[in-house]
Amino acid sequence: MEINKIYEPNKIETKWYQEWTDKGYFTPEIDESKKPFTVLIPPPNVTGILHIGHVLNNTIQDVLIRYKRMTGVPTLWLPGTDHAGIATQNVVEKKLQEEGSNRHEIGRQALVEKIWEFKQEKGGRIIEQLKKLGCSCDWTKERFTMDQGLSGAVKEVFIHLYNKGLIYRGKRIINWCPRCVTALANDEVEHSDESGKLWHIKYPFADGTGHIEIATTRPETMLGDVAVAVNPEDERYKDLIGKELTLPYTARTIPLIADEYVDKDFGSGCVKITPAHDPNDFEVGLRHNLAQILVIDEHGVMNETAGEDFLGLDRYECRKKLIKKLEEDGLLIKTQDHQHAVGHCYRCDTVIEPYLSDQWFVSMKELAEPAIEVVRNGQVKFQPERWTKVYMHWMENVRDWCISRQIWWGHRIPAFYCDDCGEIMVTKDEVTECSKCHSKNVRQEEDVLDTWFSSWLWPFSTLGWPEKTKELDYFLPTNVLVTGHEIIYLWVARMIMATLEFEQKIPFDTVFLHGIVRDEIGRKMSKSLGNSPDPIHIIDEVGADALRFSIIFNTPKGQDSYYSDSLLETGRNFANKIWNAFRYIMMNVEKIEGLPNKADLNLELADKWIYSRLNQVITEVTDNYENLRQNDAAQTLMQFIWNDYCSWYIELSKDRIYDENDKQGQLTAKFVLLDVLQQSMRLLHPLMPFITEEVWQTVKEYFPMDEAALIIAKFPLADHSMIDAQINDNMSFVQETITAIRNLRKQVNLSPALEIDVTLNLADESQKELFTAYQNYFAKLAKVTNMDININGEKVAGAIAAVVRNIEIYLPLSGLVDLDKEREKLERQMEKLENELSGIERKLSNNKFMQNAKPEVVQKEKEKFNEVKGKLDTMKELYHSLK
RNA sequence: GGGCGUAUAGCUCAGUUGGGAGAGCGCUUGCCUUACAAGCAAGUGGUCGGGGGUUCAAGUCCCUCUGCGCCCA
Repeated sequence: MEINKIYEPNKIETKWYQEWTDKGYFTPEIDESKKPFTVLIPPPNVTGILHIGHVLNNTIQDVLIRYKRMTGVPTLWLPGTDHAGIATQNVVEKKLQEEGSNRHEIGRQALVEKIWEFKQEKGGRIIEQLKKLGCSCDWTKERFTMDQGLSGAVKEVFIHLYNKGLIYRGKRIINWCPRCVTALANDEVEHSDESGKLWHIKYPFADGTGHIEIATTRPETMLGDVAVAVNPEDERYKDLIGKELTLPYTARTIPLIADEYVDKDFGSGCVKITPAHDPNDFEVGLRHNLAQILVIDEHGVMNETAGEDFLGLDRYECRKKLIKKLEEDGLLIKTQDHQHAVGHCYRCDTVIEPYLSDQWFVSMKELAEPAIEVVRNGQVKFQPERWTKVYMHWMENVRDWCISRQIWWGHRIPAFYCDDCGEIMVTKDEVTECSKCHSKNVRQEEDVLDTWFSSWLWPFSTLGWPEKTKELDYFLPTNVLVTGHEIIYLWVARMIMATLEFEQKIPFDTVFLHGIVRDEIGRKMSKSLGNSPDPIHIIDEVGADALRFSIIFNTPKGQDSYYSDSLLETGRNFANKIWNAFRYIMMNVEKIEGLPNKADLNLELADKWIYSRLNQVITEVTDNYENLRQNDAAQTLMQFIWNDYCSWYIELSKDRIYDENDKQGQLTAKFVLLDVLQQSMRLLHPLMPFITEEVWQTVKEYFPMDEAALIIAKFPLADHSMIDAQINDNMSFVQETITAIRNLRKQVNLSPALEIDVTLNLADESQKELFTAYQNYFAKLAKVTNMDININGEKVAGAIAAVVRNIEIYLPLSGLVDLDKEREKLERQMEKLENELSGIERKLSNNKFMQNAKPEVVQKEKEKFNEVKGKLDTMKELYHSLK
């Protein structure tokens, strides 16, 4: 067998992904006798490209899916993409702009066609990238939020909720992005604290009797002021309420009104009221029946109402100009620095503008109630658990959801207006005639729906709803939703509401929220910072397995992950280690004819130990995979394969593998090497699917197994009868002793190749049996030619010594020993032991400890006392013998 | 302003009913030992953020202070 000396991930990865796809391993069979396991992919933007955050999100899902598939349940990972309304339209509009055109010039239909073209062209890219990462999604079921089925579901849902009175249209203050020229939902706005200014401005009374002082962070909105409000309890202004003020730079006068909303202690205690440009002012305006005057248009530019002086100015230009004018006119009293939260568009980071407009809303309270209940009663669980509170808090204070967007790419709202009688018709089909007045003068709503309005249906729309499909029946509720905590509100909560409303089922039983991937100094990955690596480039360099392993290994459950290129070395080096162990085994195993039956094996200490450890690891890793502690699984497996299997077991197997005189020993070593390797590959497969498949398939040629491929092979079940504490203890005794001898060698800088003799002073007969039987382990791993084994023997003069448990180890080196150094070392070790011992003594002489502590704890302390005391006594003797 | 979270080795983090402080990386030293220098071997490194309390016993439970992060208004 020719195994490549260098591990080349790319060839292997392409080959196996093709094989898995060809064999249809990603597609589950519906088997009514088995409960399936299903994961819904958080649909990425159809025209997006893979970033490192996707890598984390999808690797976690794939690990989970591959693990479950190997446990034998029908496993479905349902993939798809969303149409990302604003983001996608932005990209195409930008291209139009470069061509010197714009959407209004070419019109709605042409723009939508262009976006579809763009989607056809770039749409498959992220899916191809997920495949490179190794994602085992059932691609035969791939969906898109704007495909026919899902579009139908969206209409169906809209009509249902409208008829139920849960969708309504109204004039409200909403968050408006002047750059995207559309409304945004509350949770699409990101707040950040910024240092701004608080300008104090004079508003003169119309009757010339002086002025009052208002304070504002946004002077440009003063042109739309309709009142100034004070707190009714405020003694300073009580008598002035009802008086008229002259609003500077307008022809209008505005009243001084009283409203509870005003905070007496903020600024001057007077608040300018601009109902069309501030959500709080909007509420005040409603209470006082005030006009709503828009002075800023949808692009953030001052409109005609703002007055000739300001018409056409950008909102910030206008602010500058106003401040200058106020200053010149003596109306600016003072300017203060002021920290305040400013909302930004989550797509483009433009400062959002509160904006008065007609929008469609979903009334959320009624939908939220059952969704709160299923989390409260544990039907839906969040992991880590702390997110439950975040969810509850939001749901209990849920506000209506603004679902209309003033863009063209998306699901157009199925509402029709009659321009003659004003009737609104909400219906699936095209309307050409008013149902009330029979006018032909009808038109469809221009707005489209928020992309999340299609995503919130994902758990059932992807399975064929509203049709009653067998998939819907079988796979819903799904099981684990893996996503980032930044979309708990945007997506997770809404899916729970929608699925309960339309299918009377929970969408999934577990929500696993992972952190975000940051760069090495803790910044979020972003295009503008240029700190976002290209995962595909990484995969080309080191392989998908290395990337997957590295990122999982470094991401504790639910925590943020810190990415750096050096982090990749973990996975890359581990893959290389596996490859080389594999290569070594294959090189030797092929020379050995035959494979024994398990019953005929001649197992010795190392064999029993590696099986004992393997079964401990199976238990641990199973638990880790089940509880979404994938980083712990990665760590446990790396430790086992690298340290236990490679550094100890393989090393110890070498002598036996080469020993032609002991056929049975040779065959036993061959069997165990292959068996532990193939089981390890099963355990590691979810994390590193490609290299494990490659290794496993090759092992299979020498170690027959039933399954056709590792991806569908059985995940190992722990055999607890093979976990043997005595074997583990004997082995680690031998290991500790070997390490101590290596340490002695190192102390005097013996060359690694130099053969040595050692003397062991043991405490009892059973130890002698153990060390005598496994002298060859010392020969192999510590280059010990002769081992002089005594029980309670004499101290050896002119040697350096070490103590392991209750035995003494001597490396004779007459003349070469630096006695001072040796004494110093012993002093250090003795001091440590003395500290430890006095701690134990304190406990044992404490009556309260003896009375209150559990008997087994007391017993353990006593044993520890004897052990440490014995070791310390031995050291003291050694120390004195050096004098 | 309200809420949530977090503080353990130089860095990133484990530490699951309270009972002998761990991993990976880094660092030091020696090795091209026939699978692997992307490696092997031996080491170094911590008043578990400060203070107080409960307990025979606290990294772990409670209170408080400080720092940092996130969400919401």
